[in-house]
Amino acid sequence: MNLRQISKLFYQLKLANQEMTTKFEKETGFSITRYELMMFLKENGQCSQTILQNELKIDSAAVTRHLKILEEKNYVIRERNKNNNREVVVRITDNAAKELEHCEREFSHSNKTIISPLNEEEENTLLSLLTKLVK
Amino acid sequence: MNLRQISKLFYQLKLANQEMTTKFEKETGFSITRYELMMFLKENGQCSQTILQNELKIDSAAVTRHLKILEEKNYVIRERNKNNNREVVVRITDNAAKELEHCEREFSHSNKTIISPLNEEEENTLLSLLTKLVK
DNA sequence: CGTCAATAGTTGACTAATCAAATATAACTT
DNA sequence: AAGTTATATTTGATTAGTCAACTATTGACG
Repeated sequence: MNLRQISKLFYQLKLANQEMTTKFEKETGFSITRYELMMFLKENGQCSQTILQNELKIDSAAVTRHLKILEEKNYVIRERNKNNNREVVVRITDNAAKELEHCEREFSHSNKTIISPLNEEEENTLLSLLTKLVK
Repeated sequence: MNLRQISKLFYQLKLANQEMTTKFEKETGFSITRYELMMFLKENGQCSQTILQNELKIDSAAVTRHLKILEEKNYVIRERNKNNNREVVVRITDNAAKELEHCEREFSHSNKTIISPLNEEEENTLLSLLTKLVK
């Protein structure tokens, strides 16, 4: 592929990302990043911000800001680690866990073609190509 | 796919987009959006901002701001349309056209696996899946 | 045991997008 | 010809990310 074709591919990637991100937030009420963050806490229990940063592959500043918002909405609780006061230990609230479960149930009954027009096989192909791309 | 799987897919899309966008700018010196914008002008000649907005599928406010920056760098020229003073007619400068061509030549000699580890077939599959996704 | 380096998180400045409101011009309607 | 509506662009506020500079705490070592 020449540069022009690469730029079209990457631009399409940008458009797809924008659209899917918006759709996801409209559908669930959570931004994709905050959804991933909370699901990680729900599935793996409490952890430090550094672990979240590595897991989500975003800047530590972004983590701080997301957590500030989630804390204000009572979706997470943050406490300094007694054994290492530099560290903040983050955990999800029951309230948030319930809301996430509600979201998943809702979605399982909804028409899935609204959020993605791809079939499962295509979605899997897409995921593996995207994964290879960032590797 | 359940919501959790969808969120992982979309999050991977976000990560891929961030990484490719950054790589593209490092490689070429142009942001992907401004590159697309200038290439459109180069390939299609002058046009109004509304046309650019539809072509790039971004907000008109974003178009205005990109053009302001490109104008300051002497990459585009903007003039009000004499026959319809609401409209701004935008065209690319010779200088910009030359720089874009230089970029393309550079890229054609470079190691393409740096910017994308996918082979051509995978790139084409990816493009068609992304296109279907935003359709 | 005191300094110096490393780690963890926060804050500020910047970018690129969105939406909504404002402005300017043109076109339509009576 | 005046008033209203539609079109084109701009500006301001907000969001989510980056990087760089700062603060606080811990650990290491001479």
